[in-house]
Amino acid sequence: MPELPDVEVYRRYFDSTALHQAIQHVRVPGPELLVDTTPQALGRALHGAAFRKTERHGKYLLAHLDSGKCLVLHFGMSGDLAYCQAGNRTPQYTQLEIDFANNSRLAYRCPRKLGHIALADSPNAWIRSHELGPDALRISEREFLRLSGSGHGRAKSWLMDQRQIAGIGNYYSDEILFQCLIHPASELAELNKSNRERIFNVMQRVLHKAIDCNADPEALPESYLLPHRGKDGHCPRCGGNLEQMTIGGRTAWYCPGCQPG
DNA sequence: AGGACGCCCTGTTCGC
DNA sequence: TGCGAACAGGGCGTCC
Repeated sequence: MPELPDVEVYRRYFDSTALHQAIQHVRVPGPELLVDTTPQALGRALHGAAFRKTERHGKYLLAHLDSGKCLVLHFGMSGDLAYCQAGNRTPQYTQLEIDFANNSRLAYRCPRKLGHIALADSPNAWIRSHELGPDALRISEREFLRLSGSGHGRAKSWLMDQRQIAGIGNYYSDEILFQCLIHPASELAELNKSNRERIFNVMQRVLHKAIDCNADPEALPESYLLPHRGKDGHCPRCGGNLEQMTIGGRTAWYCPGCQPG
């Protein structure tokens, strides 16, 4: 589920559970998720250290160790975090388990194994090496207008391109374009400045609202698209049937009446 | 150069 | 009801 709002919720969860505790042991049941590191190297980097603070860039969670390095977590299409008190069983699909001195544990779960675990020298080093654009919640309106003004491709694809702006995925791109009344297949180059200003403002509002709702689409207001997204879904604005189409290899849902092409 | 596509993996849902 | 097929909120490499 992990788009920006989900990862922000995970980040806050990480902060409330896993900071400032001595790491006693690291287990890597899913070594195939490691990027440019090994279970041994990860163990060496984490053992005896503690997490000092976290940041999020787009869909990546970066946890600073007191050694200066960062643990990087990406959740693919299905990952999450679970903090387990001493005595509780480690949950299913755990790919990385970090044991703390008080016997509690942080489990990174990723059933579909499409996520990544890495070590980075710094957030900036990671962002650079992955060519990530600015975070969708920290980009200024001015910068957004500049980037989108020279972008190409279809509006949905552009919003989902992590090299342009980082954090928007398939679900929230649908929501943003729905609230902007812009068809997901619109060519970005054909959107004028006021369209793009609208996208910026709606993007901020939607992402903040989603975080407030714990990144649970069903908890979003009735007037949002996401609670209705899917087969047999109806537009909360006009009541018409929602339609789907494939854009950039992903399923876009939209209202043909409210988002004319 | 940029966009479309296949693929990675596995749990869940769909449709015959 | 039961089965295989298709699909799922991501990202990368390859191909045109």
